[in-house]
Amino acid sequence: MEDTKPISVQTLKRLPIYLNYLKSLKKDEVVYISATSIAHALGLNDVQVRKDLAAVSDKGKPKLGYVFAELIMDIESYLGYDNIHTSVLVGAGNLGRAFLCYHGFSTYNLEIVAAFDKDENVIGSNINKKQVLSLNKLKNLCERMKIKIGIITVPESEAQTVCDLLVESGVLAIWNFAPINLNVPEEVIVQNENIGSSLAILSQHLSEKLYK
Amino acid sequence: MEDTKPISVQTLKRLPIYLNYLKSLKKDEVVYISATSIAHALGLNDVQVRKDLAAVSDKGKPKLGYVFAELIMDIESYLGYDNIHTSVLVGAGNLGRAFLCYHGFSTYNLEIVAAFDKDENVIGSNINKKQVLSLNKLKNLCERMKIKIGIITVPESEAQTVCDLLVESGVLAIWNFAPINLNVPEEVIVQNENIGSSLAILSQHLSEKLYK
DNA sequence: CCTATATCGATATTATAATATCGATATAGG
DNA sequence: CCTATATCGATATTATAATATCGATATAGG
Repeated sequence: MEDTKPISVQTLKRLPIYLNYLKSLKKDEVVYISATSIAHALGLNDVQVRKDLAAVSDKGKPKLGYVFAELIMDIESYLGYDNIHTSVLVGAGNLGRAFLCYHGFSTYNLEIVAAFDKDENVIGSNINKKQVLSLNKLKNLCERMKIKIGIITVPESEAQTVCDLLVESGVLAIWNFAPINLNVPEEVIVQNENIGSSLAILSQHLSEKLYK
Repeated sequence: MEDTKPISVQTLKRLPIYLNYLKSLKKDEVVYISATSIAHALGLNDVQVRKDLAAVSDKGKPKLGYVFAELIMDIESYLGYDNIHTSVLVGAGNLGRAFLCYHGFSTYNLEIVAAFDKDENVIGSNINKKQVLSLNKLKNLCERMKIKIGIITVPESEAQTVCDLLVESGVLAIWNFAPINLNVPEEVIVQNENIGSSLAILSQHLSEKLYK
């Protein structure tokens, strides 16, 4: 299933959702699972699900669907859950703390190796058994451990500086929670998590419901 | 600017990003701002930005662009930042705590009125001056205060139960951070925040960079 | 063994979003 | 005052994603 055809971003976003749903089923009771039933459970179109699954597996059988355990493995393998992704987190404030304490990352085999901050008061402390280090140790650690993922949970005003530092340290993928557009070299990807965008959708819906 | 033509979800998501960028500029120095310059700053296509802005304002002038202060007001007004949105948060764990302590919500005029949890140890405590209440007080408070937005930061296993309770309490918009598909009546909107989807994009990019 | 049917995979169609093009216009600069 | 130009808004085109359709096939059930 190596990418003969490039996979769409939308499909990529849905794969973890399918995986999560599959894992929520009792594995003893299910042998075969069809795209149709997944679609029904998640409120999606069945052709959409089938097409998405075709990106990771070609083992679907007419009338039956996919072998449950096999499908899980194929999705996990496609998403790279086979190998651990190590990352660093910069900004040990409230949000950063929440991430350091969040157990759910293990599902995705994402490991936060260490946290960094510039506040002398938190440097040297541990949060959920993870060390908070001074920012000036970032580059050395990333290079030594070949860290490729950086999580930015600092305030907007510091985000670009932190971003530059991460890029300089060899990080290739940045997960950005600061509400700002980061400038990065072409080879680095930035995934922005924007609270405002989500709220806009919610609030638009609300005003439709309430004032119309 | 009332919605004569329906606005696309993608446009809606970008509006807060434009707004945030505009607010980051020094207002004394800018009188006019063009779609072209916004597009350039954010790495977007200028026609896209212009079309997005056309949804909230028709005051653009050829050669000049938009009056800076006016544009900000028009976006804010469109996004409903004029009136405060009150909400409740359910699940005072790590992520819930981070939200309760997050100051950024005020930008969007989102106010978390109170938090709810079922853990006796946190009920009655305060987090960032916000009370943590027992779940059985949820319905009464939501009805009394006409709360329409609910934020779910409980574990996956409890999310549907909490969701049902929120819906029963009159909530119309649910911001869901549990990695699960929530079943809701048609009139309720759910905005899912899925960590796995974002990670999938990052990790896909990484493997392209590293192994090809 | 035969038939009905659920589902697959492939292809065709439709819907949605992004981008390109172009005439109109407001002003800056000579 | 005149001309060049940046930008607007509208429309046309292209790209991307979602959905519909259809033949093939595996099995369940008679």
